[in-house]
Amino acid sequence: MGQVSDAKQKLVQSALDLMYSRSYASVGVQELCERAGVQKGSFYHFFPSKRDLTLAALDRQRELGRCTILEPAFCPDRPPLARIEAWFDRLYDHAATMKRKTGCVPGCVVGNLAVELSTQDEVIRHKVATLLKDLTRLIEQTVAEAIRRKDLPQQNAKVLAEAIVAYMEGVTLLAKTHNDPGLIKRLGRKYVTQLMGGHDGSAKRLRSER
Amino acid sequence: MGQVSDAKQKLVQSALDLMYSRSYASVGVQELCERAGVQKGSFYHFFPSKRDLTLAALDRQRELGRCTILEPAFCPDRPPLARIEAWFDRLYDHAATMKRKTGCVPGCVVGNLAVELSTQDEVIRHKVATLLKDLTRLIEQTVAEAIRRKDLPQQNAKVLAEAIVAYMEGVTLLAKTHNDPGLIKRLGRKYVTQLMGGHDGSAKRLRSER
DNA sequence: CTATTATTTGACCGACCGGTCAACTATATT
DNA sequence: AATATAGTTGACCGGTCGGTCAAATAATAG
Repeated sequence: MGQVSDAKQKLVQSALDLMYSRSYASVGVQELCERAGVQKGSFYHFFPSKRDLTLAALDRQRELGRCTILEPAFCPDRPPLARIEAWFDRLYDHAATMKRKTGCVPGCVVGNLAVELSTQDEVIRHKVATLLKDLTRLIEQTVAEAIRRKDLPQQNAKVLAEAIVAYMEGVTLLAKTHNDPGLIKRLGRKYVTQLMGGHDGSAKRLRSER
Repeated sequence: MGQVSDAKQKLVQSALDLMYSRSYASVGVQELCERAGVQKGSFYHFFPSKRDLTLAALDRQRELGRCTILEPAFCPDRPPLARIEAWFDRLYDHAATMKRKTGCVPGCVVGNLAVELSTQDEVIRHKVATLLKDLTRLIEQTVAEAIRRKDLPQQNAKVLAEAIVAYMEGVTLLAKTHNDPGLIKRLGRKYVTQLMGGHDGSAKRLRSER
């Protein structure tokens, strides 16, 4: 009973779009409402605060990231190291697309909010940390599989996974700073392999992937 | 002639402190003035805008970073690879100190502003990009020296230097996100060596450094 | 048709935003 | 002592901030 509405989803999507292309603080509740085609009162009917909308937007981003980046790249019929390289390839494609569409490389939604809010909002910091931990677990499993297959030397998969996530966030940050998607291409594939202590992946890919 | 004043430096230092521990947008001109013990009119006597104060704060940060982190770590009587490890050690010390003093790991001043403002303020983005390029050049020289000494395999020093800077920014971002300086210790030394394609540094350090 | 519930509306709140300005004070030069 | 200059003061500007609220409206259940 009562009316039904898609205002909630529209607000979440607006928040994701606007905060991704600018920042948390630079997007006001009013602008959020305008973009969603919703009145302010409706905003506060669905969300107790701007922070809570942001948390919902982070949930939405997890879905989106899984569908558009992670699942295609980490498809199990690719060998594990190729998955990680495919992941960086997707990140490059995404950055290049955003630059073409908006003129800017927006970086990583999660990393952006982490940097802007970690020292100011413990709830958002915790959520962001959790998302990054989930990602780290995925990388860890992939790396562990590569070690089992002896594609990588024996080592601590968990710490290596953290290092890979750190590297990915750092590369993304630099690409944003220089507004240059090409940086991801230049730094992605090659050095992530080196980071893992692997040999150059290209020769290996020739026999095991192609 | 006329009065003399240290208000300018006090404003720069306040900006550095406040924006570093929170964010650009969360610090208002009013708060900046209060912390510096200065009236608003004086602010705009010295700086045409908040953005210009931020640019001055970035210049100040370059000095500070050079004195407290870079020069001690990149001291030329250390072998080149040890310099890079010493750099990460200093970054860990700094993060741990900040956490003890403020309760938060604040990340990297330059990286923070890069993430928050790159898509919004082209002038600040350009300044930040320049600072990171200067840092990359320092790393490049160090890496090139290591390659000459055959401490590292032959490779493109410039791209490797970019990868190292990216990795450092990523590690710093993760440490901030998890509010855990230990992450820098865990990920710093070991994986930066691996990133460079070097052997484990500890044995080498035993003969060439100690 | 009525009651119930979900949603929408838009005016309103005090606080703060970045920035302006004209008057005033302190110092140094002549 | 007169003048020029550098710095200081604090009130003031229009606009936006996140958030509140009471009343109106729309849809469903009985």
